Amino acid sequence: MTEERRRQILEAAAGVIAERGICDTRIADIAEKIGISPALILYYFSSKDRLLAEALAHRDQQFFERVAVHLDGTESAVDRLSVLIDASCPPSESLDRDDNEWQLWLEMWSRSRQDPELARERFRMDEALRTTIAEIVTQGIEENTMTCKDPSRFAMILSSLIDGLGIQVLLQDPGIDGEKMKEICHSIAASELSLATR
Amino acid sequence: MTEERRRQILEAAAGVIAERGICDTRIADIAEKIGISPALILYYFSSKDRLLAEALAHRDQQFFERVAVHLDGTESAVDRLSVLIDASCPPSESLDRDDNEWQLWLEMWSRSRQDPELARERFRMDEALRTTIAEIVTQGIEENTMTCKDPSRFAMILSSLIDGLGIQVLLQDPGIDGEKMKEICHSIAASELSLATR
DNA sequence: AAGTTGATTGAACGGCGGTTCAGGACCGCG
DNA sequence: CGCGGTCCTGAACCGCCGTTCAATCAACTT
Repeated sequence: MTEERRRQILEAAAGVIAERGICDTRIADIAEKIGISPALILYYFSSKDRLLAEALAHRDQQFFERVAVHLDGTESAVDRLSVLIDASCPPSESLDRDDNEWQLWLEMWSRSRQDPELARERFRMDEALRTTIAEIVTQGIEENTMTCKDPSRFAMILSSLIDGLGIQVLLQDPGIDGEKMKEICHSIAASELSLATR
Repeated sequence: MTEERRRQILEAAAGVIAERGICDTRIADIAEKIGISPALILYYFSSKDRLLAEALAHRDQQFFERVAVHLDGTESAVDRLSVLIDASCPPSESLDRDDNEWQLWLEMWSRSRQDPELARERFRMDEALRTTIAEIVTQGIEENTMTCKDPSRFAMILSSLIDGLGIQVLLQDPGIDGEKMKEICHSIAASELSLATR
């Protein structure tokens, strides 16, 4: 099935990007990873650039769906926020795995200045996450479990904190790891939203 | 003078990286920017990779020296922290200027995974900034103008917040700009360190 | 069996760009 | 003036890699 092969190529491309970075990603690498000829990749994607852009977007999409699944099974605003934070922090085991989205995000950030299409995709995803956070906080205010003057401002703070800490974790800063990152995010959320500390 | 020419090349290289990104940076571009032959660049630097790594480190160094200068003229811990925050946030006018360090940091983050030398340099600079923050907080505790259980933890939070917000500002997220970024950083610092709001 | 269509490949093309090299220009010095 | 050293260049080399293309294969019609 042709759609399945496209997906397979996108996965392989995302993997190679995560391992080598966009600059050093060659079509031949992607092809080799799934045991096909480089020419076949150009049969499914019009150019290398398009493929890479689609691969990044694809991983973004997967991340967002994963978060959505976790959120669907959770009711209270406090728990939903907690789940969202945990899902956003890179677990220590995944750092060198090629399905770790964080590697791709670094690439996306540095590429999106030259590639308007990537810039749009990045903004779309970022905004989606912030909107989700803001909605959770709004829900929490209604439930009287959170206080916040400006949910969208809090969303900006939390998502940026996640980005910044995630960089340190991914780049293996000895001062922080996935667990400590979660703990920091929870504690900032607690103090900014006046949550009761468990 | 040969040292001056090296500096000139490093500046030009940093500029081109900021404009085009590392992937699209060609030796010919750097050469053209200062009106010399591409071969001359290889006369001063052993290879393209080395040059780019040195260029990134060079800009990092400049940033840190700039911060140090600002700090030198400031006495109280509260003011020093304020100065450090302001110096770290990208001013709106500088976003597209090729002397804006933020562009280079995005590149540095994505490259340092493949280049151990870059990784070391990145860590060195990051740690230096965090140490500076922690020292300021320790000073503030002694001056009785700040309270903080764990200065190095606060340093991690603030520097990560700066990184995360800086990304949004640089990539021109409509929800935030340099001024708002400063305001957020100041307010988080104030609440985490129990500063009196001015 | 012959024909049609889609998937796949090996091989070749072509350009780009880092690197090399042989030499030229300029300068100070004996 | 000639010599050596430093700075600099144009041109050529060379390998890499995205892309193209003609040909093959497999599967499914008719």
